[in-house]
Amino acid sequence: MSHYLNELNEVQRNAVTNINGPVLVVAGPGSGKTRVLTYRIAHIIEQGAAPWEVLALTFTNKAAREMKERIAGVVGPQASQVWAGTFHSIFARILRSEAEKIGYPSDFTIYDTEDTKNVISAIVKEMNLDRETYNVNTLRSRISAAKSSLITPKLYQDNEDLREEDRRANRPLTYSVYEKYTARCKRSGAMDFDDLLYRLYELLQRNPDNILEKYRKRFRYLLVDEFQDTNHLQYAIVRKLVNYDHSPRNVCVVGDDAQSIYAFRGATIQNILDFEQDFKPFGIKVFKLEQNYRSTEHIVQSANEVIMHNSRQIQKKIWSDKGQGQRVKIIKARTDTEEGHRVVDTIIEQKNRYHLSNNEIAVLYRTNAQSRIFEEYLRRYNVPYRIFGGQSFYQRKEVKDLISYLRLAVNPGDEEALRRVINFPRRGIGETSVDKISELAGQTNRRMWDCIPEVEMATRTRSAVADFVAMMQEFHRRSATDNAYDLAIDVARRSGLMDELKKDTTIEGIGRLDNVNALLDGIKTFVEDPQPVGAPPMEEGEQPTDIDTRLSAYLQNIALLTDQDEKTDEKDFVTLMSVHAAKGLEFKSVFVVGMEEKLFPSFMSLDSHDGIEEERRLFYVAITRAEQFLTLSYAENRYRYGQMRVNEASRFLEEMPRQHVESTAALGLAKAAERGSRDQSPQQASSGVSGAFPKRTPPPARPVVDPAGFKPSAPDTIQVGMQVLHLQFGQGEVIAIDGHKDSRMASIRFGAGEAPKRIMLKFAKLQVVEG
DNA sequence: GTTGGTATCTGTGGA
DNA sequence: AGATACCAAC
Repeated sequence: MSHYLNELNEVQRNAVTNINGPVLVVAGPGSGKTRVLTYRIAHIIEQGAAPWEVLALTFTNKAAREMKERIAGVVGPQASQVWAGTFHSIFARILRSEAEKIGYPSDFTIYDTEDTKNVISAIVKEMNLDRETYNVNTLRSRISAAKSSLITPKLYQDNEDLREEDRRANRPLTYSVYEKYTARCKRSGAMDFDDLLYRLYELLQRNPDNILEKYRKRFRYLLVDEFQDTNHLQYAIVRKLVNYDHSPRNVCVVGDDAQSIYAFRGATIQNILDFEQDFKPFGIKVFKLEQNYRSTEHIVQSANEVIMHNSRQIQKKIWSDKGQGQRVKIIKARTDTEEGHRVVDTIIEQKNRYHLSNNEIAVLYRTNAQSRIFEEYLRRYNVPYRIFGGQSFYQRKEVKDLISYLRLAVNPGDEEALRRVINFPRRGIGETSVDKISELAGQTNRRMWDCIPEVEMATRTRSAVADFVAMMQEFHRRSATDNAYDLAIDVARRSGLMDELKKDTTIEGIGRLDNVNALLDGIKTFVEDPQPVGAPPMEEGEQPTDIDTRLSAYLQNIALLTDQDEKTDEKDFVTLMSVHAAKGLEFKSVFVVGMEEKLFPSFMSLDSHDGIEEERRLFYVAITRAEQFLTLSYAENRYRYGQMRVNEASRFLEEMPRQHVESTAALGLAKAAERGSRDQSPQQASSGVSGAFPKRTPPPARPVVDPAGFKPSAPDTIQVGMQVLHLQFGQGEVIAIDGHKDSRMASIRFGAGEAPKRIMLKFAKLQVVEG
């Protein structure tokens, strides 16, 4: 395993071998950051540390998994003993074992965003507040921001600045919502995503039984990935763990201020600057990884120039020695559908000309809603694709309904689960009864579950409630002993969920039933193939987490999963995802679409300078995903809010340096279009009467080839004059063939009026049409 | 309590 | 445009 140091450049090697004392690594895109992190961990272990003394914190499960795999590649199976995971999952694991010390059950529930919003909505309703001024999303982000700044409800109430802000926004009772929200989560035995951080901090701060020392000793080496995305609270926890008297301060944070794209949820690059200051007295070493191993020069230099438009940043010069490569291509389309069409055309063209596989291509957009049109055309042209993001499997209603039953079985205090399932499927327990229970719970600050027997209700309802309670009690009892699958199956059947789903025989209904069955299959897999849950053992020799196949273990396992964590079946597909989701990934060819003002940059960002700069960093992230081909596209007219709107080209297009752009025509025209669009009143445009703005053009009328019946003919059988089928282009006539052997090219005309396409026979899949 | 229809709102990112 | 919230009628 000692050869790994040879795979590093000098700066990388220094970042890997300086394992003692504080280290800051500023890592540009494609600079081998993950390699540095994993080799550093390997090196720490090689130098004699035990794997379980290393704690590596990431932002996504995927990053953590990848890191573990790569560590395993260097140090072997002991890699699984390293504590590597997301902030949320590692902290959740610690909180599970220490929960009682801060007044939580160890089987606490984790509330997702939906649960959180429901709780807040219920509070707003109960307080008789106007739900427009007391907007759920605003309240949620305000509460989240408060927690991330370590502001308790009490501190919030006493904080004049915050209170003044709320008064000015006509929301003077925000502090009270926050207080009630916190109390409700607490009595439900539930933590939201912020609590997983906040409560851990609280635990370390209160330090019952001197657990702080325990964890400080345990984690002799701490590494943090994507440090630019940490918020104040996360850094506070990091400091708690490593910054104390006589600490070795073996802490390494890796980040790139230029790729900070989560300020909207409290991340601050101030943490990077603070880190440097805080650890300066302890001999901090700073390493800058500036060589980009991913992209060609046109791309890297474009990125450099674009980010220069931002004011604050750590000085660095990213460079590449991969050659100039291709210039950046810009596609200007008249409408969103045309954009979709032309992007997909370009994808197919690139596949043919450069022999790219689908895997090597990604379409990135600012908002998930933009994916539709690209889906349409990709499907039309038989290009396999996969969409990431959007609604996660675990958030689908039917899946969450069953999970809610399971959650309630494990933790009867879980109010959100209770509210969700008490009358679904319908069993005659209506809103009135639920409100009564909720009211009593609020007045006495007890769990709703415990209040149920004391609430008066009609006899009919009473018996329905009694049946429900009896059923759930049995499930609860069994949750302590049964394995997750046996119990889940019974819950699904006896709750009536399955029957309810089977009633719906529409296509969607069958889909929902399939989803629930898929969830049950997932639980079965969990039981049959028990993975050591979460983090590795705490002590040497401890068994890898007591193999626990009960429901509570399963729920812990899935609470922090997202769709991106689903294993893909390694198929060859074009990737469609948001720019945010693309962070950390790379593709040979990248399309950044919807490059329009108010879309990218998002309209939400336009009123603040910081907002624009974050969008620009997001754009920086987008273009630095590309290895060889980068294409930017925009549409002059786009359907938004159900109406055709005129859009200006994004300012970021203007910021693209001309010498790195393939043709400035699209840029020049962008300005003309801009002027033109001002002359054109939006009303005129959206009315569609003028005829200048075509209705949604239907997908192209090219013949679609059924992939199932498609059998490509051998390249050498193709001759001039033949009719051939192409999976994407449909049927066409071979009008010429030139070149020899492997470089034989065919000119094929696919549509009557169209220019012939030149296709390399060796790569293209063509089927000769018989007859 | 339930159902179905209408009105209204919303509309970034994600652990 | 689509999802959700709300309301009136059964």
